[in-house]
Amino acid sequence: MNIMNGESLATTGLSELEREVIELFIRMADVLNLPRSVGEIYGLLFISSAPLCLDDCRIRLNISKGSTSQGLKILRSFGAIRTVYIPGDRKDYYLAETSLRKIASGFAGEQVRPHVDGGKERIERIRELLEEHGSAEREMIEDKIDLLENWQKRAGKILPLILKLIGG
Amino acid sequence: MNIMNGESLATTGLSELEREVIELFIRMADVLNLPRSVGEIYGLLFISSAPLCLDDCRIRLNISKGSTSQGLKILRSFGAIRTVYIPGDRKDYYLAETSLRKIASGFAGEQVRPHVDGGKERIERIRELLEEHGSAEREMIEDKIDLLENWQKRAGKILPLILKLIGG
DNA sequence: CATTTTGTTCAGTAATTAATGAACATTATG
DNA sequence: CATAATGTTCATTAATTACTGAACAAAATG
Repeated sequence: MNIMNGESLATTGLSELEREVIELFIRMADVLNLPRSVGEIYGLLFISSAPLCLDDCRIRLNISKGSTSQGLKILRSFGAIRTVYIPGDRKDYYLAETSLRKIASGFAGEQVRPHVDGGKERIERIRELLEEHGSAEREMIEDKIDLLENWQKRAGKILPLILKLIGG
Repeated sequence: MNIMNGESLATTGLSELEREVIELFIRMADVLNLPRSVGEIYGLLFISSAPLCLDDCRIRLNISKGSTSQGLKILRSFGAIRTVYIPGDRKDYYLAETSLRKIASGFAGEQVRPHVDGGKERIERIRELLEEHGSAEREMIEDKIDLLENWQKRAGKILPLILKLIGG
């Protein structure tokens, strides 16, 4: 186990290096609109040499069972972590996925694509509303909706390209 | 002005079409981690045929002066709106910028780049911490930090490419 | 089949984030 | 220069979001 180094109880068990790495991922989580705890868990798994189970994460990060369970679920949902089976142990163990391509495409599919698709539906709805509109402003509005649709389509096409750029 | 159509007072002044467009931008704001009111204001300006002033936005969206002022400030900060001077009027009027290239590059520069740069600094700090580390785990950790740095650098290079893809 | 281990769910609470509006600047107007 | 118009700031409040922990599966163990 870890050698204690005279730090406060709250951070016991995490080296300064670990804390720094975890904080990096907390910031990333923030940018990606994910809960802080998700960043913490991923960070811990990322820097860990061995796979960790739910209780390892919970104890070392000092967060609740519920948050840990939820966080692992989210990370699994877009493939940022992998489950490792350890023979003779009932617990699930986790390892951070380190292929940026895999993580990014999982994230795109689970957390981004739904929004893009939702936007598409909404634009269709807006087009319908446009039917019931006086012709004075109508043409001008139609141009704006065209523009919106254009953005929408570009977003849909660029997303896969970004993944290509990331992935190799 | 707008023809009233027997709706609740709270939404008076916004046609269903306007409300739908605004809601689209509220969702976008959410994805981009911007306050809802920022999405509302941009949406209103986007669909408006004429430039609007602070009070126009405030009244039509039924939000406070403070939020409106703040929202316009944020939108100006990354070039999502432009100021229009109307002769003989002391008020500032605003128009939505409709060049996706301009908005995206403004957003990247103001809201994304700082995070990427912050990450770079943190990785440097982590490298320093690595110096004071036992050699048992050290090599393994070093590999991970290399990986992190690699991600970091890729992010920095991909960002401009994305803007190229968007911009044309 | 009772008990233990492991993990999930979710109602309640805490923490965070955004919105409000009054006080304050700043500039124009008469 | 007093008053009005316009916009900003920021302490307070409201709304949202994340976290907690106890209750609840589900499955393994003895």
